[in-house]
Amino acid sequence: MQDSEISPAERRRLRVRGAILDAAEKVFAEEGEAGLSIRRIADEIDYSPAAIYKYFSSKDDLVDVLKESFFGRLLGTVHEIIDRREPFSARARRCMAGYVRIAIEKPHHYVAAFTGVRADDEAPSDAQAFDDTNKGRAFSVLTDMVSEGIEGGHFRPELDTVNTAKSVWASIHGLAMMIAHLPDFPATASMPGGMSQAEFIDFHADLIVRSLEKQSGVAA
Amino acid sequence: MQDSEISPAERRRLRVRGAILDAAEKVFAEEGEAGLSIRRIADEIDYSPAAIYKYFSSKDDLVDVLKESFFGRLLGTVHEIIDRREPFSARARRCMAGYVRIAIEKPHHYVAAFTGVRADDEAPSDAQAFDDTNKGRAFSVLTDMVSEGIEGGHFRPELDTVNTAKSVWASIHGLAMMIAHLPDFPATASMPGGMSQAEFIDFHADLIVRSLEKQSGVAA
Amino acid sequence: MQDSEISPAERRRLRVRGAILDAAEKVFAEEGEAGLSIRRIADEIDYSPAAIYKYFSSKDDLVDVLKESFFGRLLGTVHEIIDRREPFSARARRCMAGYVRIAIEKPHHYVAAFTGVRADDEAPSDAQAFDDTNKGRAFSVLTDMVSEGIEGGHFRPELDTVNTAKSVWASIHGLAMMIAHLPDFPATASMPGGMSQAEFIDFHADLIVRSLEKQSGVAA
Amino acid sequence: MQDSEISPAERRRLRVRGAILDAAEKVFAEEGEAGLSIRRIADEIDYSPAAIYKYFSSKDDLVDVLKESFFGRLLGTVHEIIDRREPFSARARRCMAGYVRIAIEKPHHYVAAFTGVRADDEAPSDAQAFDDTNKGRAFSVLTDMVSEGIEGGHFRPELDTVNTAKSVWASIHGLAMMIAHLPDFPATASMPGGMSQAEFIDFHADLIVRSLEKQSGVAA
DNA sequence: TATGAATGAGTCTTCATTCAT
DNA sequence: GATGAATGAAGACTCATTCAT
Repeated sequence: MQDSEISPAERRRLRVRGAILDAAEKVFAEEGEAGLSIRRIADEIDYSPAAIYKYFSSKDDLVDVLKESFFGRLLGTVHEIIDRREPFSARARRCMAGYVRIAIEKPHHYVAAFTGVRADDEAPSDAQAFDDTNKGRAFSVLTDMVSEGIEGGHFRPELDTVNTAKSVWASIHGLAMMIAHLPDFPATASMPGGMSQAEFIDFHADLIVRSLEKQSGVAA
Repeated sequence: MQDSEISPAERRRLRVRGAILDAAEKVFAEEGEAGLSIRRIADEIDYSPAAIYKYFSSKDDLVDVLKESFFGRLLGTVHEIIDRREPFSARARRCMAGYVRIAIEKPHHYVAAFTGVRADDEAPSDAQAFDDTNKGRAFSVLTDMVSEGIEGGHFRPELDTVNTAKSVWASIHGLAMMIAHLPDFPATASMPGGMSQAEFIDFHADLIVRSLEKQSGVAA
Repeated sequence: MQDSEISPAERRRLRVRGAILDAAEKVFAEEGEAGLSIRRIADEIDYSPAAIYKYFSSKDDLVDVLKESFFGRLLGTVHEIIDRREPFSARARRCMAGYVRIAIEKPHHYVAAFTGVRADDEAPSDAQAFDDTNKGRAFSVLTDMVSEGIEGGHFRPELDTVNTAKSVWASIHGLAMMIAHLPDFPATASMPGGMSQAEFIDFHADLIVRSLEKQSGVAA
Repeated sequence: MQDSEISPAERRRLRVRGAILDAAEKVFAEEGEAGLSIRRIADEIDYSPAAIYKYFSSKDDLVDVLKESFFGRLLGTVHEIIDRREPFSARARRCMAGYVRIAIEKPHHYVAAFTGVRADDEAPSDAQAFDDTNKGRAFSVLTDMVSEGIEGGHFRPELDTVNTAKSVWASIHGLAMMIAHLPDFPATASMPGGMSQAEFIDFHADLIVRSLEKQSGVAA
């Protein structure tokens, strides 16, 4: 474990790279896909657009890295929750809440990561390929959770794993989109008593899990 | 009162207009928001870009029409279902199924209609203004349904109307996005036993409604 | 002199042609060079743009005819005045007033006739060619008048004919331009006592002639 | 305080900027308002159209600068003359000559500055607003001169200040137009004895002033 | 005869990208 | 390593013009 494998020059390089990515993320978050231009990113860190090309081979490259890092965060967050091995019901809710939180904290980023910005990916054609994808990995977390829920008797036994996972995913995805594109949707302030962001997150996480649970009559 | 009130010329015009809209929809579906350009649309129907302007005064105009027609279809479908005044539980499921069907039949159109494409709308600032919007009208159907469900004792009484409606909306929205952007998601064929489109729709509609219902232990 | 040489069909054709020219003139007068488009002209007479091409081979053709007709009017007006053979002083002033009137009544047209709109003319290179030009003919009227004035002892003998004529022309030309492009220049209403259009015309005609006349101490 | 405060880079930038402006002026001169396009300007200096936008934010911006610089030159020249406070008669002639010289040296520029090119300005509605305009300032010089001439007994007392100034302006304007658009007008060489440019200028300046002066029988 | 349909060239403008310095 | 200069491709849009009907 030699730290000196990373030369100071390399360190600097990585620092700048990170700064560029942060700037890109900020711009993207603030202005959405349409506003994500090399110039805007460069302005954000007081660099010239040309400089960015020392760190990324193209805009597409930069965006790919951005997505990759986003998925890293998403998967990291979610796995950390899962690994705590709490009782299933709480774990499932916390896991959903993890997804939801990330989705609504960086809605543009979330949407971008799963969606276009680049018409990349070229849709991996077989299931195996999909599983090795970031999207696939993020999806696996959901299918695993659904499987476990069904097998453990928490979720309704007649549920189809894959489609159920899709539904869960769709709910989260939809929240992100909604928030990303409809800032004041029907204004939050209109809620009775108001709702903190944490409450908002838990509320939606709970709804998602509930749609899968056996009808116990005792819930929540 | 003859149908021939519409001259052949007019008919042709409408046909071309329709073709342009279809092309626009297709382009949007294939290439996303970023790829929706007049030139691409024109190429799609082997026209010159200039020709488009004989049918639409601007790109914005075209997009508006696209959205408007979509909302017409959506609201028409949904209201027709609601107006049948079936028992609540069935009605709620059928209504959800209506939304879901439209969402997955024309997922890109659905996403486009609710999303950017144009940074128009400028988010109507007050609630009243929002209600007079197409988005608002589509949302109202959901809030009304949630209200009725709660008041009728079908849905959990502690639910907050607006946020619950948001959640419902998000689920539908997310399905559309998922299908729109992840064509081969985990391929449908991989589902155990397979599932027809109708089953798929009902499955998701059911999940949505279930997340709101009282835990009766009797349902479905 | 057979009237029947002009068939009814031909007559109609000429009538429409005239209507198009009138429309073009109106459009040009109202909107200037920038606004003179085939579509605008066609709209003015409720025709389709395509129809115009039955009467004129191109926009340039139309504009040429427009200029031609303008020069016809200008030269007609001016010659009519000249031919009355009044005493020189009055005749010179009336002649100038004729130019000025036409210049300020249709300033855009005037400017267009002498100027661009089309980068045509290709500047006839020798003097003879110029004289056979409409511009040349209009200019000749001025040189003739200056010559006569000098020879008759009305204008200062040291004046150079051609350059003097240029100056006269420039004054008229400038008035047209000023009016064409500076609608409310320094607002007319600011004049002491106001000034009718006729007075305005005479005022300027008088100034022009005065600049050429011998200093008699008796003038006007 | 060194001249080298302007870096070589900056110098180059200014040089290119100047080249663009010169090109624009040339294009305008050769092809008139209608032909003044970014592409043409770029072609003139063998640049790509996009390059122009590194130096000017828009075509309007470029044109504004063109006008502004022209007015700077015009007003500078004229004020310098006026401030010398020579006896009125000489001063008036020299001032007119100043106008005329600028008008005929860069006739297209002159015409452009006072004319459309851009339908901007929106004709400032009241007199005060007009006075704060470049056009207004240039016009004020003339009204002031006319006023002084009348009050000082040099010009005919019955003259209306504003309209007289208009006439003067028109004469100058017309000269510029004439030269700008009729290159070979009646070729200068055809003048008896010929006339240098300086003589040409003085000749016209003299004509202008004479049209305003009292008929003294002594003048010139 | 008149027109609706369609187009190609051209308008201004933006943006990712390269390259010499 | 960073940048200013420059560009080519593309974007929305306009307009004179042709052609089949």
